Amino acid sequence: MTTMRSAAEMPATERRRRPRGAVRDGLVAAGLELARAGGPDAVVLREATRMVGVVPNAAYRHFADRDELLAAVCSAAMGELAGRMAAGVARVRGQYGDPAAARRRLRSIGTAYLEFAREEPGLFGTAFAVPQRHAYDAPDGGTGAERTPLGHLRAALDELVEAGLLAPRRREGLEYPIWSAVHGLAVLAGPGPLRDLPAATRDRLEQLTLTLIDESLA
Amino acid sequence: MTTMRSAAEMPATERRRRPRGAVRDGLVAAGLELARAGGPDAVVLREATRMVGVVPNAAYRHFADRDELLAAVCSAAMGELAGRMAAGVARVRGQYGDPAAARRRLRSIGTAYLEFAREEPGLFGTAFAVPQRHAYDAPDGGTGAERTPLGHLRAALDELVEAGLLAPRRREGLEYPIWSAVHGLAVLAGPGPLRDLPAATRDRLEQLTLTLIDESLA
DNA sequence: CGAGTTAGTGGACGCCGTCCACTTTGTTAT
DNA sequence: ATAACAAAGTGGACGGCGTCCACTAACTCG
Repeated sequence: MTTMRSAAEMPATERRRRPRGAVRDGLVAAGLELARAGGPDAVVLREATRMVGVVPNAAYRHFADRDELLAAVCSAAMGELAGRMAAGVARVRGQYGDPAAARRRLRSIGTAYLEFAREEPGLFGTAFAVPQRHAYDAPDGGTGAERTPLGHLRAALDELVEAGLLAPRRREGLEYPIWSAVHGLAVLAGPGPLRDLPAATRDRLEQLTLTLIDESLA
Repeated sequence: MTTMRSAAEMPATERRRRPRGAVRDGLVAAGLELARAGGPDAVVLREATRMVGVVPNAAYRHFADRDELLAAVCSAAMGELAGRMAAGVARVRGQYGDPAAARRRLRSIGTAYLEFAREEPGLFGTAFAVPQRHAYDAPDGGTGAERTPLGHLRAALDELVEAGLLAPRRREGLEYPIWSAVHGLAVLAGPGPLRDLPAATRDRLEQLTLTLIDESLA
């Protein structure tokens, strides 16, 4: 890395103001990289400002405090997770409503979730580390079919009902236990007490969990 | 609270050494209270030493660093969880091997787990926040029937096999998906995105999850 | 062009974890 | 008993963190 001059010692010309929102976006991007590498605790305000090339206090023009920055980073991390899920489900062939395809779509959602937790543990942990105060609005209260983990899961379950594989009676509230099972495994096998299970064992566990979910539909 | 004099300004007679292991135990106890009130991040070394009435550096006679203290606190928190589970299962009447009692015991384990997460969110979060480096040995590798969450769960499942309610074929590895489902719900509804669900809704969710687990035995 | 808003700077404060050198206390061998 | 030694605790410092306050430079708009 080239010697990073602090913003303070730049000549006045370079010390000028950045374009609209550039600093804010840069801080979130920097925070996201810090989160990727070290989880939510690694999102340290001063380091983010250093990466953007600005003095620590500049951050306070865009965020009330460190937690507000962290909340923005968490939201971005959650977005990455949702994107992975969308990509995973889009990769499944088969028309909407086709029973076999519907089941594969549900499974691919779980797979994407677990994969993300495995491959991006820092981001995964950050996505769920939203600070108490600044819970970003509309966690899931919106209209529907949103770009959120729960939204994707709901869509998949609705398709299963449509396909006749899941009785409407059973459908109600089923997203939560399913989400719980997948999320719990991701957490226990990630930073949790099951953290250093052999890779093969963990893979079998993931398959077992997904299969159990599949069986719970009947 | 009485005015807490710092250890430094105590007269020489009171500044004497504490009995064997008293400081260490005190630090863990203090850390446990901090964790109870604010989760793992609230376990701050200097504050713990203040509560014990000792200078910050004294902690380094007993722990290599803050993480080692935290690890001890995490272990204690996990012990409290295990204790709750033991108490819960002990409260269930019915002889070992009796089918109805066996099912009630499994459910009581899940109930105790969720109850602990709800009533002691700080300790629950701390129990699973063991720092990477100092993973306390033998997470579950011991002989069996240990005073650990997984140990209790395994015992309950074994009893279900004994009672003929769970086919041995299905028994293998089943503890992990079950643990995942309960743990996931505890996390999502605790500090997670489902954090401010109405209490009644969350209760129904807990029951739904436990019932689904019960049904998955067949 | 001049007033007002906005973005960024400079410097300080208190708290944190941690390091090093030092003193006091308790133990153990002579 | 006493001298030597290890263990426990103290004192003071350092750098990093989040945050506050006052100030200045830059853009905007009438």
